[in-house]
Amino acid sequence: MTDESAGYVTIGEAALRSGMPPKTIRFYEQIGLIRPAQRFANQYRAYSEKDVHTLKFVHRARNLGFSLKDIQALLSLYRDRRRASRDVKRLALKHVADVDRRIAELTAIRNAIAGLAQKCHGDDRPQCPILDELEAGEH
Amino acid sequence: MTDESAGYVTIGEAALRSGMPPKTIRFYEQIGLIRPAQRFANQYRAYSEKDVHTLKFVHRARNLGFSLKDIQALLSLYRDRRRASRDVKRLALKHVADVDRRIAELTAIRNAIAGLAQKCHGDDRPQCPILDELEAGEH
DNA sequence: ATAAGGCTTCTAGCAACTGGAAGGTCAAGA
DNA sequence: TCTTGACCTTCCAGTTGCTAGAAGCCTTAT
Repeated sequence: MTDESAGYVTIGEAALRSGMPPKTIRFYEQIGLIRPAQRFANQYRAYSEKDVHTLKFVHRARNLGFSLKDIQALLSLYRDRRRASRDVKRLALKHVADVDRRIAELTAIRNAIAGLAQKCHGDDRPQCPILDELEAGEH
Repeated sequence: MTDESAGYVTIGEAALRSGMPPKTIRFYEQIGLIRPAQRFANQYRAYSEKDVHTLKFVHRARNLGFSLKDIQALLSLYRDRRRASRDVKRLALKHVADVDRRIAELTAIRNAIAGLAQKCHGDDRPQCPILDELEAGEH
């Protein structure tokens, strides 16, 4: 694996440095989220510092819950020196709104179930307000 | 569609009454979540009042965010007259814990992005703290 | 020489549906 | 009577974001 194009690393190394498993990196390449990696003489994928940087970028964006579609948009903004920060901000705020909506949904669910669970004795007997509610549905 | 076995309805009617689309009902049957429906003479699926009741049960459980696997468990508890309410409650509380975890994750994400977005001017210029953060990753 | 480890490709599977194609069935209208 | 439209049937494919496994090549160490 000693190649004259020094500074390039294999997918395993790129995985370690970016925080994503090799399988995920190949997957991202396959679906066109990231560009096809260069190759060493033996056909192994070869990642430059810059490539690893991009992988980290993707990883962080994923950690922030952005969809792959959004990440594609973020990546092209990232690469575009003439971008308008307005576009990035719009994407981010849309994501915040999405997340807020999901949190609201989950919170409603959480309270509904917790409320029911509280009313349930949780003993040997079959009587159970949770099932009663699922059966009758008072909402 | 006049059948001697009165009281039975087609999948479309069952869908209307249960709140789930026909496709979803067929899907649930296919994966074994619900029992195969009876059939009319013409091979159309036939649902009794009780069947519709079960479909509603499933629908409500889904609305409360239970996974299909959990719903399978809930259904068998529902059908079991000798169940212990303890088992139902355990399932419900586990679900609450799951939802709480997801809410916490989403809240962290939400705050992170909202914080970044606030720092972003959102104008014509390319400079953008959101991209900077994704690039540099200070976490 | 061979074993271990990493790399390659390909396929298939997870959750939980949703959409579409190709065709059967039924009631009502021209 | 014929046809139209709205149902219903089955089966297959796509969605999102991976993850697991199989079969096989490359490299290094023993």
